Amino acid sequence: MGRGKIVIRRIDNSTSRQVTFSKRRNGLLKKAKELSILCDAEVGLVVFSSTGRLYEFSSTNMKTVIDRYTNAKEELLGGNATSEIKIWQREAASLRQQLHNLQESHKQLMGEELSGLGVRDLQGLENRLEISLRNIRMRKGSLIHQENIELSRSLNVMSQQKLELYNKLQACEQRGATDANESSSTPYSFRIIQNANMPPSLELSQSQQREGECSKTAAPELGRLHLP
Amino acid sequence: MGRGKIVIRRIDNSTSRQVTFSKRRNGLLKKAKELSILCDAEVGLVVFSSTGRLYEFSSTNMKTVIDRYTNAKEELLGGNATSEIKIWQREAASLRQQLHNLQESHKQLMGEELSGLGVRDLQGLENRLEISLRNIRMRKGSLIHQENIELSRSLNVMSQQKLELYNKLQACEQRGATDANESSSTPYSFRIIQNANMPPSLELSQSQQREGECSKTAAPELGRLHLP
DNA sequence: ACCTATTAATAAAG
DNA sequence: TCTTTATTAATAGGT
Repeated sequence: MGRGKIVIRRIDNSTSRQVTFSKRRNGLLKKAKELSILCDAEVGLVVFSSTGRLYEFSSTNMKTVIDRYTNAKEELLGGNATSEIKIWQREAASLRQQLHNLQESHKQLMGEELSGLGVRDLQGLENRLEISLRNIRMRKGSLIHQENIELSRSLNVMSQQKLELYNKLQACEQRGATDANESSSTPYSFRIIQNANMPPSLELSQSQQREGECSKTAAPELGRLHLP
Repeated sequence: MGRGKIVIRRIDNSTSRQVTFSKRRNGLLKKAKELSILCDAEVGLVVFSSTGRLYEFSSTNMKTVIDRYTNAKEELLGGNATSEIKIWQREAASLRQQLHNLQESHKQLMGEELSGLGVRDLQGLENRLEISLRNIRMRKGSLIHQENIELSRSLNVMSQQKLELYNKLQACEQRGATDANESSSTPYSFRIIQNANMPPSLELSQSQQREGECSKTAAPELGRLHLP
């Protein structure tokens, strides 16, 4: 079908081969397409040129065709890889399901999406949240208590250091001036030390185990103590 | 290239389609082979007939061709079996991570695993739970209210039916005995009707929008109303 | 399957 | 690479 007959063997002339490849490749792709349409067939065609370029046609999807091919030939092709993929797909599906369930439960705990729950369910939810709130308030209370203790310790140390500085200052002043005259703030530091030993915020330790209508007002006030 | 021109669309006549398939399939396979020989190309061709039969040609080896194809695609699309496994593994890992995060959050909402949270976190948690509790109690309240309304309607209907039965009984007794003696329970049903019109449980409708320290004791009592 | 008129593909050249 | 054109190859429709 050309100006002359040809024999089917490798074309030696590189240019000629390239040209023929281009023409026949297009013809082949076209005919593959026509076959799939005319006869309702599933066709997959892959062509690598001698230079390594890839050309392809598939009536549906190349992956589908290859899968069907490898399935049809229960040979030693991609069988184990396929099953491994399936294992991971199942794993992912399972995880997605768990995640979905937990998200639903989470929304309910957050008081959203309550439609669909009966009174009994709601009561259960309420009880769980109350227990949870109790725990959280206990934890918060003891945290604040702990912080108060540490703050008062620091305060104590500071007062001690201040007292020492004050004493040194006294000695220094006595050395500097022969005049033995007390000037300013002896009682100050003593008062601070007393406060640090038993700060008023420590009284929380008695009320920390309880929760109730008072905590909503009490907690933020105590909480402020740990911030500065 | 036949006795007449044809348009490329599915051949309706089944026999004709089958014949054409047979001819064109052979032609396609032949041309695929010629291309591979003439132009030194690597060709893979897979054809499934509409009846599911497989026909194939490959210049070297179909597995080789498919491997080369999937390798070539891997760099572009990542559709290779190996990389597909990796994609699923990543997907699973991501899901696992999300699940883990949500589980942690869930535990915190449930008041477990609170160590590691600061006072500020705890306060946020507490606030969210309080909002949640408020929603749940509102929802529960309106549910119970709804049920009470329906129950009282039923009660109302029942009382009506009972009253009618009682009246019929009266008429019957009067017909049966000439003696005009009232015997038993005239006031009974009247009392029940009064109760049914405005049952005491309907008083909940005023308190349903509020939540507070009273709901813990009030709710279960009202909740029991919907069970029988 | 085979036949053959007709169309489609394409080799060679520009 | 794209077009043209002469020629061969493929095949539609009938047997």
